[in-house]
Amino acid sequence: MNKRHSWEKRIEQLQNEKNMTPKQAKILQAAIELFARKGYFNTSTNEIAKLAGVAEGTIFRHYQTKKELLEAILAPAIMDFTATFFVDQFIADAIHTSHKNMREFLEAFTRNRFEFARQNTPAVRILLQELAFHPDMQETIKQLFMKKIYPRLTKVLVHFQSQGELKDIEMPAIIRMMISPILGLVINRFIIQPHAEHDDEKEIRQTVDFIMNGLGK
Amino acid sequence: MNKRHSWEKRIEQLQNEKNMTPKQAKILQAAIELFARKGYFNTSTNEIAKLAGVAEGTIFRHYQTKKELLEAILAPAIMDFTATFFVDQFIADAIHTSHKNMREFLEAFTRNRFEFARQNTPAVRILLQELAFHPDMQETIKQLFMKKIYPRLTKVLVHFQSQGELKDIEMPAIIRMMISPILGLVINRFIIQPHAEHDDEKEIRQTVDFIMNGLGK
Amino acid sequence: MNKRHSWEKRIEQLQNEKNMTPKQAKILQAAIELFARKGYFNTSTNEIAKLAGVAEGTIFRHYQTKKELLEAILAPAIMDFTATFFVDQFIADAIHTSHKNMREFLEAFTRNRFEFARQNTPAVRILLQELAFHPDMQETIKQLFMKKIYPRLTKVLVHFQSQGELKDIEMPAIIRMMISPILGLVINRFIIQPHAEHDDEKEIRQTVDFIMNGLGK
Amino acid sequence: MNKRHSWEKRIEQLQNEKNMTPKQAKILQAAIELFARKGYFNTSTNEIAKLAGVAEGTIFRHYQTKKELLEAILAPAIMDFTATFFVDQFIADAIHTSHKNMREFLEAFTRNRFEFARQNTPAVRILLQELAFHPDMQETIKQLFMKKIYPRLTKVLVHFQSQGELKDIEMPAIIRMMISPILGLVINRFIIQPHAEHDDEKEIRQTVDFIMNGLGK
DNA sequence: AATGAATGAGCTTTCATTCAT
DNA sequence: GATGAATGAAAGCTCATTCAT
Repeated sequence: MNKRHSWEKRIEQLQNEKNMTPKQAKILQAAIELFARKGYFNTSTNEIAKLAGVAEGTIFRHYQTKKELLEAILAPAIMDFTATFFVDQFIADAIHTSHKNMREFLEAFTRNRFEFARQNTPAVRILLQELAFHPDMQETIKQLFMKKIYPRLTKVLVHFQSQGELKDIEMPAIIRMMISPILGLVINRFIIQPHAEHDDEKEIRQTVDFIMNGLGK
Repeated sequence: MNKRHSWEKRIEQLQNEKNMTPKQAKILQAAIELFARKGYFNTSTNEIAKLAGVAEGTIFRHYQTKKELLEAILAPAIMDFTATFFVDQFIADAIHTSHKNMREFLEAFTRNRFEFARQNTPAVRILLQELAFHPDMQETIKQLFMKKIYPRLTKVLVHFQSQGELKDIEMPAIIRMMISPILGLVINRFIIQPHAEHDDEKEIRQTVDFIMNGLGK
Repeated sequence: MNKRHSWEKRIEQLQNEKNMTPKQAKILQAAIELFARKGYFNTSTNEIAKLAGVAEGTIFRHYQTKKELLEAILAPAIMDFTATFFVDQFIADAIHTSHKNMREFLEAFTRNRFEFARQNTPAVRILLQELAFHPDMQETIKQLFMKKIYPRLTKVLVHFQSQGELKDIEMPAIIRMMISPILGLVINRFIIQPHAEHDDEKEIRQTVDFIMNGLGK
Repeated sequence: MNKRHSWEKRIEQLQNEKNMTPKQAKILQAAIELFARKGYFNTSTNEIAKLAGVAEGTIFRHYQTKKELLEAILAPAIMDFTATFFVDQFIADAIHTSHKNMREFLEAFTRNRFEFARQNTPAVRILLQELAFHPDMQETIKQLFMKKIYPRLTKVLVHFQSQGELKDIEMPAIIRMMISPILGLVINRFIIQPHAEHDDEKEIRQTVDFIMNGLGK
């Protein structure tokens, strides 16, 4: 409980970026905690207000609706997640330099997503939980994936196929099989068993090995 | 839309087993459809009554609470899921006969889970969606997994390790890496893209190959 | 207070026509009283529920929204008002028989509107008060007037102009000058000074004389 | 839209009289516009602040309550309206000189009220709309009418009765029948159809003729 | 004088559940 | 068994008003 999670730093950053009032920060923090713990529909604005130590009306001064509060929590995480695919070194390098092979790329990718999940655990949890119930969010995510992530990933993976490092299977299948174990790793680590002992290094290596053996030539 | 899904047969079975009245069956069917489409919290008993063509009071004659209605939907699916691990041929055979190897077991397992998902799509969808919000259900599932499924699975997999067919990694990691791609396959097929074209045979084979290459020696 | 107003009978009729539950009738009655006394926006559904002796939720079982409750009160009055222009004797007679002159028509018209106001006092009051704030209602009334009432009235008045009984002024001006004193009479009688002593017969006669002298040739 | 209404000059006057700050003037202007358009209860102080371009708190620095803001809008109009009956030439003349007859008085009176409505359209609109809902304002207006306007008007009209220019009917009936068409003219001109084409001269003359014929001997 | 964040009472509306018929 | 009117607690949200800056 008192252990300081790395995502708590992340939330502080968030608060500083947009210069919020202390009360607004409290509201955001309370909402994140409650949404993550009990879900969006199961959390009342009254509860959020109480946990944040503000009047209920204060919530609605800063966020017009409860839904907007949810979006204020998820939007930055989603944007961060997407941004990675543009600026991060590992993508650019994979294509433009030749000294990186498939394994190095996969490891960088896995570590990167792993750290993202560590730093955004509550948002990731909320996103996973709520995605099913908010068709507008589904559409947003779908668009994001199809337009930003899928093409970039494909570009890299096709490159490795041409290098003979990756099996000649249809891209959707490759991506699904590559992502599944990474998601399995991350979700188990941060969502299902966040309090269990984990040898992160070892688990990451095992997962990368598994995918490499499964998909490599 | 009018295509008869295989899980509709499943519901009929359910009615016969417990000899329900037609009204009760209608209620169950309506609840399954709405819970799957909009989630438990987003579905009102009023809506269920309307879709089922019964009075709202009738629902509470058969199910004491709304939660009980949810459980009445999920319980059979969960029991069926578990039952498989006891009675199904593939488990017993895997252990007691020697003519089956790791690949055959894995393929049988994958096909079995795949067909289960096909026949219980709405229940699976509801279970995945709601699990996060109902701690009591989480506990039930956890117990079930730890006491019934995990030990049986371990027994089989240890056997294959002893046969030299399976890498010598810790069991939790093996199970996670084995299950992740199967879940990825099934969720993509029945939840995320249920209406897309799928070559099920091919995708199952690819997935089994992937796991075999990844985990086999 | 204990004097039985004729509009109270009117409300009972209303309740019997659509067969309401007793509670619904109570709600309607309470809403009419409060809307008439304090206005729509100034009356809370909580107040209505209390005066009607029902739970607040009961209101919303019968009327989806507060606005719908307002419409349920006004719609019958508006329809009655319009209906008069189709079925009432005075219109048909004025045109089709020759024994009625302008004065007789005007007197019939005035008495008819006077009695309507007497029997629908609360609804008329509410309509006058709220019309300004509900653009949708404004549009409804405007349409009603332009399509149903104005043409009929014009037909009759043109007839009297051709008979030389009515000044040759533009129709809109005639209608405005004819209606103004009738409205003045009715509003003063039932809205502004409902509790003052009134010699209705005399006031109606004076008003008719006034209009006849003002508009007649 | 951009045409400069005569009541806008009136508002400027208002500002100079009471030497307001520019902010206060903006608030008043915004409140007048919104109250006239949407009604008092339908307009929030937040909206007023936004339209006025001030902080919400600023409104309450100048006006203790929202109600006080309404009164600040209506009071000057009401006072102006009443003042007319004291200082205006047409009243004094009508009584003290003999060269003015009933028709001249009525025409002066009608034109005077017509111009008042033109110059105070928004305030008149607000007054008409809100009068029904504010018993205190009703009382004020009633007192004003009974003590200031009614006696003066009676004095003049009795004078014309004694001159044989006006029918011998009870004063309340005369006043009602005289005022109704003037109100009808004014309300139609400035409230109901402010954007329609109007031949003001003609309509005023028609109305005066109508009343003269109706009430004159 | 001016701000605008904060308040909390009160609003309309929803909904699982009860119960007389 | 079945009904559906009725309930009342709780939900999301609004808004006039206050107050520290």
